[in-house]
Order: sequence, then C-alpha cells, then structure tokens
Amino acid sequence: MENRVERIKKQLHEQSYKLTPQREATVQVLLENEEDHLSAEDVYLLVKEKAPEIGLATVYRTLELLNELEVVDKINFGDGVSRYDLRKEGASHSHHHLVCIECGAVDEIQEDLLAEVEKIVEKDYQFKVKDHRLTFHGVCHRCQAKVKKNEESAEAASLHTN
Amino acid sequence: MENRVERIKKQLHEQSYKLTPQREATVQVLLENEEDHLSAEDVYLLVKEKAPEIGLATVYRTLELLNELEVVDKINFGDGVSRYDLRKEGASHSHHHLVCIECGAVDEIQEDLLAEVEKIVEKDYQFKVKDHRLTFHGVCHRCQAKVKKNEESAEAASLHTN
DNA sequence: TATAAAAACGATAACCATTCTCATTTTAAA
DNA sequence: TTTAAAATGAGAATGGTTATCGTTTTTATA
Ligand SMILES: [Mn+2]
Ligand SMILES: [Mn+2]
Ligand SMILES: [Zn+2]
Ligand SMILES: [Zn+2]
Repeated sequence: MENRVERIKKQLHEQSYKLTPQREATVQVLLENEEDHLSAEDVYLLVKEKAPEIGLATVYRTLELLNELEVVDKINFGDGVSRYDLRKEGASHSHHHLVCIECGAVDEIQEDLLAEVEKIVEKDYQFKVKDHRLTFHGVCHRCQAKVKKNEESAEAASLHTN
Repeated sequence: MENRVERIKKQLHEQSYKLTPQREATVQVLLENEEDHLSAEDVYLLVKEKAPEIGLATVYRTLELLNELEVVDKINFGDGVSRYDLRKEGASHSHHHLVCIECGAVDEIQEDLLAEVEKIVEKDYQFKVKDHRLTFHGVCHRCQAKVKKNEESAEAASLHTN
C-alpha cells in the first residue's frame, strides 16, 4: 500500500512536477478512499483533516494533474459534480460502473467487459480506441433483495388476513 | 418526419402536459439537428430563430421534461455542459458515442453492442440493467486518414531530397 | 363563448462548481 | 546558501443551471 504512494510520487518526479506535502496528502486521501467516488469538495474536506492549511484551488489543481498522469479518472454521473476515481495500478482504461436508480449506490466492475466490443468498433467504425466510459443504470443487488423481501412479507400478511 | 413531432406532442398530452408553441418549437429544433449534440444554449439560439420571444429558462424546462419522457438523453462529454441527444424512436436505451481526441468530433453508433455484456452484468453482478452509457475515446476515421496522408507525403518529399 | 384554476412562461436573480488572478511561499538544483 | 521556477492559498470571477415571481396561456367546464 505504501508503495503505491511512492510510485505515484516517482511518477510526478519523472515528469518534473514538484513533490509537495499537499500533493502527497491528496494522493493519500484518494488511496484511503479508493472504493468511493469523491468529488473535489469531498477530497478537500478529507485532505483538510491531515493538512488543514490546504486550499480548495490546490485540490482542484492536484486532481487535474493526477488526471493528466492517468492516476485518476475524472468521471461524471450526471449530478452536477465531477468525481475522481483512482485507477487500478497499471490499468490501461477506466473500469465500469453500476449506478442504482433506487438507492444511488455506485458499484464497480473491475474486469474489462469491452474487449470484443472494441474490436467491432475498431473494425466496423475505423475508430482507434484509446479509452472508454461504460456505466449501467438500473437496480443494484441490494435493492432487488429488498423488493423481494417486501413481496414475501406482503404475501405472508395476506395469508393471515384471509 | 412530421409524424415524429405529432407523436411526441401526443406523448406530452397523454401525460397531461400542456402543448405550448415553445415546446413544439423546441422539439422541432431537436429533430432538425438530430445528428448534433446540442447544449441547452445551442438549442436556445436555434429555437429563437423560429420563436424569438422564448426564454432560456423555458428551454431548460422543456429539455428537462423531454428527458423525463425519455424523448432525449441528457449526456455529458466532460466539457462543462450537458448535451441533449434525441433517442431513436422506440429505442429502449441510449446509443453509443465515439469521441475523437484529435478533432473533438462526436460520432454515433446506433446498433446495440452491449446485449452480451448486459447479460453478464445481470448474471454475475445481480444488477438489473435499465439503461447504459457507453462512450469510446480515441481517434476517428477522418483523423486517422489525415495522419496516413501526411506520412505518405513526408515519404514522397524524402524521396525527392535524396 | 365566457370563466377560472392550473400550468407554463420570460426576465432575471441566485446558486454553486470550477477556474482564474496575484501576491507569497516552497521546492529543487547548483 | 542562493535563486529561479513552480506551487500555493485566498478569494474574485466565470458560466452553466436552477429558483423566484409576476404575467400570460392553456384547457376544461359552464
Ligand atoms: Mn470507480
Ligand atoms: Mn448521440
Ligand atoms: Zn440500490
Ligand atoms: Zn477526429
């Protein structure tokens, strides 16, 4: 885990960006909240806990930089904010997302389901694919379970009143 | 073509929304620019040509409404604006997009390439898929042709100077 | 056709995520 | 240490979108 920060710092250094405590704290926060999809404001509040003097503009600048270095993906789920999603190390593109229209949860699919589709796109549309964004909107497994449970108890209640 | 407007108007009426000239003009503009991906501002300027008294707020409200009726998809390509994309009639989900990182062009894929992938998502992730968003980022066929042409003329020039 | 309530409208103020500006501080290499 | 370039923090500015509110339009009903 610690290595991960070191490697990102190295990457910054290689591209002749300076290693500032603000940048390190921001990367730390992203690593510690890898499963979430934080907005710039979210990151700002979390970074402030370990580096209270940091400014919001610096957080934006750092996230922008990390996006250019392909350390994070800047994604947008249609609410009014950009979210910053850490890439798995060495991943060559953005992972897929499952957005629940019932509870708002965002789950991830780490396996690449688009290999075949990309072949078709390259062949049939002569488009050289560099990256992709794939998001499914629907009902998550938790909300499906909830509905099923409610249906069962409604049935049970109906048996009682008959 | 004319039928398309009529059907959308009917759909509004069925859901007890009122049929106003502003809404009709907005739908007209969307139909006349089906291949584009217009922002609210874009739509506003185009609608003003045929209904100069219309307000920007009304355009936003109409686009929001059409999005709820699933007549348009509100999409976001990562520049700071929402874009409104007319659905093909009867289409049950959003079509795919090809965004060129060289020239910025946005091309469309109308065929559904995700049927197999969605089966996997439903089975392996117990996620009930209702809709999807799929965008590829890469180099469009026009830009690829341009690069190839440049390489050829560079080669030709090189032959001359030798 | 006249009436009236609900819905929709236009103008514009407010909101708010993001970017820009600029004076000050920090970094990194010599 | 010195120094130039890069980075930072505070807060102003920007710009897309939404909210407000008084007026107008629509549509159902009498
Ligand atoms: Mn993610
Ligand atoms: Mn489209
Ligand atoms: Zn859910
Ligand atoms: Zn192109």
